[in-house]
Amino acid sequence: MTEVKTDINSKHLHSKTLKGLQSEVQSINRVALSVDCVIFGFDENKLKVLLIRSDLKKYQKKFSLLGDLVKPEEDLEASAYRILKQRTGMNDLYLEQVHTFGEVSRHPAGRVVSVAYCSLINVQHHRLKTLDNDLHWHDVDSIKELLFDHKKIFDACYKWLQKRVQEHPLGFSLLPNKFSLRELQNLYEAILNKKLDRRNFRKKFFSMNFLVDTGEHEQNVPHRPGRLYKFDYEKYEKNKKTWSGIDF
Amino acid sequence: MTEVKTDINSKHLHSKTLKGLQSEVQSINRVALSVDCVIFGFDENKLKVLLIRSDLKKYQKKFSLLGDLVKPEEDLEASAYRILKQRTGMNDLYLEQVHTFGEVSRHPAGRVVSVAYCSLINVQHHRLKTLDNDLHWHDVDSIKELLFDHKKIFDACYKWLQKRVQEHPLGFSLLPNKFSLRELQNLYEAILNKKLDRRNFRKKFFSMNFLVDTGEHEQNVPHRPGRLYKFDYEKYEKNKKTWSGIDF
DNA sequence: GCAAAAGTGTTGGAAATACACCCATGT
DNA sequence: ACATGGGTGTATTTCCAACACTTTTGC
Repeated sequence: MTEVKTDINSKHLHSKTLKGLQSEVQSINRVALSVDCVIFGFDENKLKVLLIRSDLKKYQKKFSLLGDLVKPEEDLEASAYRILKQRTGMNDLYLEQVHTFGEVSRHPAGRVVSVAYCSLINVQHHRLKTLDNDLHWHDVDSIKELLFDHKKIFDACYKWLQKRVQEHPLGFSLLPNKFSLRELQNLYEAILNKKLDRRNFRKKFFSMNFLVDTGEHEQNVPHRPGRLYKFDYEKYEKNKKTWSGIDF
Repeated sequence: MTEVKTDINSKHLHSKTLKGLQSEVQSINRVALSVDCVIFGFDENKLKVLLIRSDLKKYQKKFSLLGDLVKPEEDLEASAYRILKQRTGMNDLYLEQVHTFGEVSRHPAGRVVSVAYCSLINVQHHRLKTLDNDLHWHDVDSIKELLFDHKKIFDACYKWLQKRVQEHPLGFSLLPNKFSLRELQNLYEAILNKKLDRRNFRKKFFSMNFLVDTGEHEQNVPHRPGRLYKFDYEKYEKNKKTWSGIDF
């Protein structure tokens, strides 16, 4: 049995007068808050991540994630969408919050707490002016070192993606609207970084019943063209199972 | 193909001079950052959450999560541990970050972005002076309304717990060191809010091979006493499977 | 001896895995 | 014709779900 020692002098955030709270909120008790986006793409059968070369002289050799400070009057998520829009010109990206990184010393310019968002982008719909603004796609397995703690943030998002893609159909956001099953399998193999059995993979996805056969086929492939499918989100929502099981 | 429009005037967080960045980080571009903890306990076969009655006059009828502002020189996670320590007197709690809530209007005192942490506590090891400081355990299914957006935060953490407890052995943090399988099952039933088959439940946990029979039995129960087990984290680490499967 | 929960096995169905052959197309 | 990947089926195994009776203890 542990003795409970409540620090009498410490007042609780929600246990003060509103006025007192306001002054605290407006006081020095504040930090800079940023959003960093890990933007994944899929191209040439490789999983890619979008990085920018830092302009900071001191760090000029390093690449960094796309981020910016959250504006005082801006919802957190809006901030993430703004960054995506600025960098990709697209509004309708898949975006999800992953984790917040708040070590005191993570940023050399002072206390900056960063909320990491993961985004998935269809590189076909989006041709970056990569040369214009020092944006580049990098193979995920080539990422060795990034600015500040961005490698840690990237790692967290990559792990998150690997897990999430197995329990929720995110992957389609990385593919063209119409895709062959081979492309879909290549995508999963690239994300999970392992080979999958083709027949079992097909069985699995067909049994989930949200792939719609467009009737079209691949073009200009040096082999038998595969059928092209679309992902039907409505069908997914209807059929999705409420998973439950203990699985350590 | 979407046209990429990069806002030329918007500079990237990591694409400025260090000096410029520093002034921005120290400027008005800052927000108050808080941590709110959702502390779960398990008692009398019910899943409980620890809440405090708000002292704010205006909100006096409402309960709230335990939270506080993050101090400028304090790591984010340290902040969460500090709150737990203050409220429970305990250091060795299970604690994990869940989500960050950053809507502009979520807090009436101004812009406060809150990072939600979920914590699991063994109520046997910790007898709160509940009357002293307006702390109370509440049945999770009795939570209707909380201060500000705390209900939303609570819901997110509860869902997180339901999911997480099925893929990682967190549950043991809520139980005494020695527990019967009945207690363990009651815990899972309380968290998942559904009945489980006793024989399959036992089979499942025994097959995972991290329960150690202490040789002891329950005391003072009005029926045949059950065996008491301990959770062996080492064994878990050794035997845990690297789960992989596509499961939508 | 009765109430209450502990403890234990088997079976059928579903899902995952492993595996090999023919087909359609471009060159 | 051949190289390349598309497309398909089956047998095996593993995992999950459903289900009922005997045992031990306190009262």
